[in-house]
Amino acid sequence: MADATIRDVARRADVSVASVSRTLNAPASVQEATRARILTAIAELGYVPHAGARSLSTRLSHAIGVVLPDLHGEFFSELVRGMDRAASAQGYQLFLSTMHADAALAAQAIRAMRGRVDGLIVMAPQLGPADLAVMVSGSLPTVLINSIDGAGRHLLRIDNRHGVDALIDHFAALGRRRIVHIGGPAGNIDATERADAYRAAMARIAPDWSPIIIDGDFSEEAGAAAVARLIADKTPFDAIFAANDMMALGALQALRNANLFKSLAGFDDIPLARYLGLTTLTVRMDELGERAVMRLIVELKGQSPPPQIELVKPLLAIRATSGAE
Amino acid sequence: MADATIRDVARRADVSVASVSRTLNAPASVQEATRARILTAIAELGYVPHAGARSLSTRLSHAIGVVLPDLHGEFFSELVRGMDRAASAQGYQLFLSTMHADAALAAQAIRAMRGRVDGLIVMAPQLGPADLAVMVSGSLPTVLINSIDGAGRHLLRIDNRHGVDALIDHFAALGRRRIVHIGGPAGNIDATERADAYRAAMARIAPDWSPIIIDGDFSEEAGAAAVARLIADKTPFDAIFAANDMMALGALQALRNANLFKSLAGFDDIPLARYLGLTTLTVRMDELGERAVMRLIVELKGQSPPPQIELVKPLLAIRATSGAE
DNA sequence: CTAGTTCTTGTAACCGGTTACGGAAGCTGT
DNA sequence: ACAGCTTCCGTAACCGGTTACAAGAACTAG
Repeated sequence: MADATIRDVARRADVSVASVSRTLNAPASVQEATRARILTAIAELGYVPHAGARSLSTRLSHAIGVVLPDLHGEFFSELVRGMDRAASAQGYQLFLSTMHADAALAAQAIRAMRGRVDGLIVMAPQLGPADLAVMVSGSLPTVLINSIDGAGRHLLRIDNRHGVDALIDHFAALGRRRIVHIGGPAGNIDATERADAYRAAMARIAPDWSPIIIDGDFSEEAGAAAVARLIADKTPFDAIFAANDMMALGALQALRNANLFKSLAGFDDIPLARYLGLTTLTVRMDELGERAVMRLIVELKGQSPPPQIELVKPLLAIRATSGAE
Repeated sequence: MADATIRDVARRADVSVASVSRTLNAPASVQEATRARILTAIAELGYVPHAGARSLSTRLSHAIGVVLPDLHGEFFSELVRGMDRAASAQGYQLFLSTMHADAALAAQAIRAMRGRVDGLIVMAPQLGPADLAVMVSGSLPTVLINSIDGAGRHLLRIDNRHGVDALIDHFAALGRRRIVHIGGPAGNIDATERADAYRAAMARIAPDWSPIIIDGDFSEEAGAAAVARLIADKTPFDAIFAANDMMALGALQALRNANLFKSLAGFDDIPLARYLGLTTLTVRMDELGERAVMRLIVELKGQSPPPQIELVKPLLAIRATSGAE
C-alpha cells in the first residue's frame, strides 16, 4: 500500500487538511476534541509527514549539505561526527556528498543540492579561487572549511602557522637547527601554509641555515622516499618535519631501517601517531566540523554576523620521536 | 535575489514551463531553435532546477538514506566511502543520519527521511527484532547491514563464523589449544556471533578443554582488563582471540607489560593492527557499503530479487602476534 | 482539396504539504 | 436585540517542478 497522505488523514478524521496540518505544527490552535480525532486517524493510518513536500512549501528543509573531498580514515569520521553532533542537536540532518577530484563534477553535486538543503558546508583544500567561486556561487548560505579565502563566505581553517611555530620552537629548544621539511601536494592549501610557516619559522630560529623542502604527496611512500633521498644525497640534518602524519610514519620506517635516529614530527595526530609515539600537531577535526555547523545554523537563523576567517589551533603533542633525552 | 524558477525561465524565453522542463529532461522532444532560446535563458538566469520540487513531482529523489550507529574511526569512513562510490556511480546521493543509542530517536530520524529518500540502508548491530521492526516498518525499500535477521529485508552481514573458524584453525595449526576469548558487548550481533563461533570451533579442535570467555565491551581498556584478570586468576592459556582489534591491542599492551608472549588475534583489521603486527580478520567495510548500495539500487529499479542474507567473508591476516616462529 | 499523420507546443492538473483569508458559531457588553 | 470579538475550522492558493492531454501547424497521401 502506498503511504498515507495528509488528505487521507483529513478524510478519515472528517476534517480539512488544514486542521491536520495545524494539529501537527501548532496543536494549540485546534480544539481538544478535533485534535484527538485527528491524532487517532494519524495513528491508525501510520501517517508520516512527507518531508519533501513540507520543505517545498515552507522553503525550509532542515538539512545541511556537506561536500567533502575524498578524506581518508580518522579525519572523515571525526569531521562528520562533529557535524552530526551539532546538527542533530539543532534538529538538522546532513546531506553528504563526497567530491571527486573533478571540480566540474563537484559543482554538479552542489547544484544537485539546491532545493533539498538550507545551507552548505564545503571543504575544498585543493580548489583554486575560480573553481571555488563557481561552486559556491548560488544563493545558499555556505561555510567553508580549509579552503582558500572564499568569496565573502565564512571560513574555518586550521591555524597552520601557529602549529608549525610551536613545533619548530619545540625542536629548537631541543637544539635542533637543521630541520628538513617534507611538503604536501602542490595546490593543497594546508600543504602550502605549512611549508610557508616552516620557511618563516626557520628564518627565525636558524637564519644562517638554508631550509630544505622535499616534495611529497601526503602518502607514506613519499615520506620514505624523502628519507631515502636525504640519505642518498648525504644531506646533513637534525630533524624532519613532515607536512602530515602519514609521510612522517613513512619517514620513521625509513629512518629506522637506516638505523638513523633523528627528531621527527608530523601533522594531524592520526591514531597511529599516538601508538607509534610520533610527535605531531593534534587537529580536532570534530571541533572543526561542529563549529562549521554551528556557524552555518546561526546564518540560517537569520542573524548574519559578518563572515570571517575562524582559526582552529592545533595542539603540539610531544612524543618519543621528538628525540629528547 | 531569489533563485530563478522554471517559470522565470519560461517567461524569459517566451515559452511554456512544459517546454523548459522538456529541454532539460528530453531535449530531443523540443525543436532546435526553441531549445537554444531556452538554454540561453537558463544560462542568463543561472537557473538550477529545484531538486525538492522535482522529486515531489516525480516521486523519485535519487537519494539514499543511510542510518549508522556512532561508528568510530576507519570503519565509518570506509563504509561511507564504499557507499558513496556505488551511489555516485549510479547517480544517487547519500542522506546521512547517525543513530544515537536511543531506538526511539532512531525511528524519529528514519521517519524524517520519508519523502526525501528513495530507499534506506540501516546498520543497527545492537537493535533487537522489535526495535528494528518499528524502525524499518515503512514502505521504503530497505537494506540492512550487520543487523539481526530483518523483517523480510535484504541483509548484509559479516561472515563471523567463517572468520572465526579460519582463525581458530590457524591457532590450532600452531599448536595452540587453550584459546581464551574476550567477548564484545552483550546484545551486539557481531559480538554474539563471534562468541558462538568461538565456542563451536573450540568444541571442534579442543573438545576436552572448556572454553573461557571474558566479557568486554570492544574498548582497549576491556582488553587490558581481561588480561589482567587472566593473570590474577593464574588461568593457564596459550592464546587470546579478542572479538575486535581494539580489545586485542589493549590485551597486547597488557601482555607485554607482564612480559608474557602468547598468541593473540583480533577482528576487523583496523590500520593500527597492521602497524603493530596484530593477527586479525580483515573486514572490507567499503565492500560492505558498496554492495549494500548496489543491492538497494537494484530494488529501486524495480527488479526485486527475493531478499536474502548476503555474507561478506573476512580474510585471515596472519601477522607477528600469531606467535609462530 | 480533404483526411490522416507526425511534430511541436501550451494548458492545466498533480505531487503533499502550509497558510492567508474568511465564514460560522459562541460570547460579551450595552 | 445587535454590534463587535474570539475561537475554531474550511477553502483555496501556493511552493517548483512533471506530464497527460489537446490543439495547431506542417506534411503526406489519395
